[in-house]
Amino acid sequence: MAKENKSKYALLGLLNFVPLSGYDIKKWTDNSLRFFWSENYGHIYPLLKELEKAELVTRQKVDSEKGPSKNVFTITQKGTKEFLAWLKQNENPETYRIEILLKLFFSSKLALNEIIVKLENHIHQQEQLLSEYKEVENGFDHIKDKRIRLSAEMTMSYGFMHAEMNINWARDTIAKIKTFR
Amino acid sequence: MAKENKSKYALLGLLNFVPLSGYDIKKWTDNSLRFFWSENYGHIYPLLKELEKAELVTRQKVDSEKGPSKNVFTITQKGTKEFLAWLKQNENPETYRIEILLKLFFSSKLALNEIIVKLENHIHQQEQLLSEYKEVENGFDHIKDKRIRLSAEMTMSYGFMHAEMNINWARDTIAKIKTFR
DNA sequence: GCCAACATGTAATGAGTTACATGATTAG
DNA sequence: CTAATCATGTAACTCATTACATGTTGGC
Repeated sequence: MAKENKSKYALLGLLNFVPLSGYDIKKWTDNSLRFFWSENYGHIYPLLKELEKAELVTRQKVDSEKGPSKNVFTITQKGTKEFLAWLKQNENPETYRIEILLKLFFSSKLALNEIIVKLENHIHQQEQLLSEYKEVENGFDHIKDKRIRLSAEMTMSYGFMHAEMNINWARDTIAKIKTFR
Repeated sequence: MAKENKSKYALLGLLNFVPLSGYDIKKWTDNSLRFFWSENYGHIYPLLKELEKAELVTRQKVDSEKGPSKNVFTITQKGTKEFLAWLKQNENPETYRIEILLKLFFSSKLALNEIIVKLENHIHQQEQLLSEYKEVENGFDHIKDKRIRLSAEMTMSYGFMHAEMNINWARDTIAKIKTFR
């Protein structure tokens, strides 16, 4: 068997908040979930079709306030049940695949200053993320429901800590390289 | 086009240190690279075949000191060239898919103490990793070459900082939940 | 003799990305 | 009228995991 489809639960989880179209789902993952999750159309639309077939969601054609009409998907009882079962399950440990670390592991073939450039680049990317995250954070102010806000804050703080950790690590590493002889 | 095969560079990078069999490569990723990279046989063997066909590596049948004979792969000039080109390239930002965060984002459907259990579990997993990492670290003591040791240390420190950050985040989050009303 | 570790591989399946193709609607 | 955004989808492709299948060698 191949690995389990987690995208499925990402979609069901979002639909469990509110009915959405494929386009809306992409918006959510690009905004609120960007700290820790991503999806693309090429995965979303076929998956919605599957979920519909499995009777985990239903489709309604709805006129949009803005732009063309859309296919809005609503989670079914069966879908909710499957989503909640996943939610309660234990997580398996993640396997990591971090390209910059793979390169650094092999970096004895690079000049020290080439490595430093890579690390500076990494710092820049993470700072960029940090400022993007701050914008998403502002959006969270509008969340009225305290429990939902708590959920958003928990994941958001991970995003910040992760980016900060990356920056600290890169700075420490640059310092270590500069004292290398 | 689909995403680029980074496993290819992981294998070439290892073979650029020393000729290895598929089995050996798995050993390496399970040990020294486990901080940030993983591979499995179902990927390694077909990939080695491809690399051979593309003339990036060559195969030699070699008698093993222990156990049956093995297919040892050696990187070619062409392979080294391609590996170094990748090494010098800029990295694209990673996209993250962190299951526990996906669950926490949807966790308003869970009881607070269920979330705490999840976080405690996460802490436990990360502490487990930390102690496994320490064993790998001991193995690094044998590395004579100072530059190679530096490379190993840089990636190792990421592993430690990453696990520690996760633990800190989970602890902070538990504290936050406990004061929630 | 048997188990653990060594060693290699395929098959089945599904995950996930990118590029392409198409068209509707609205604001300027 | 035209550009931006809204909206949906397919095709082609590669990545990646798990399960399965097979056989060797050495130590106890």
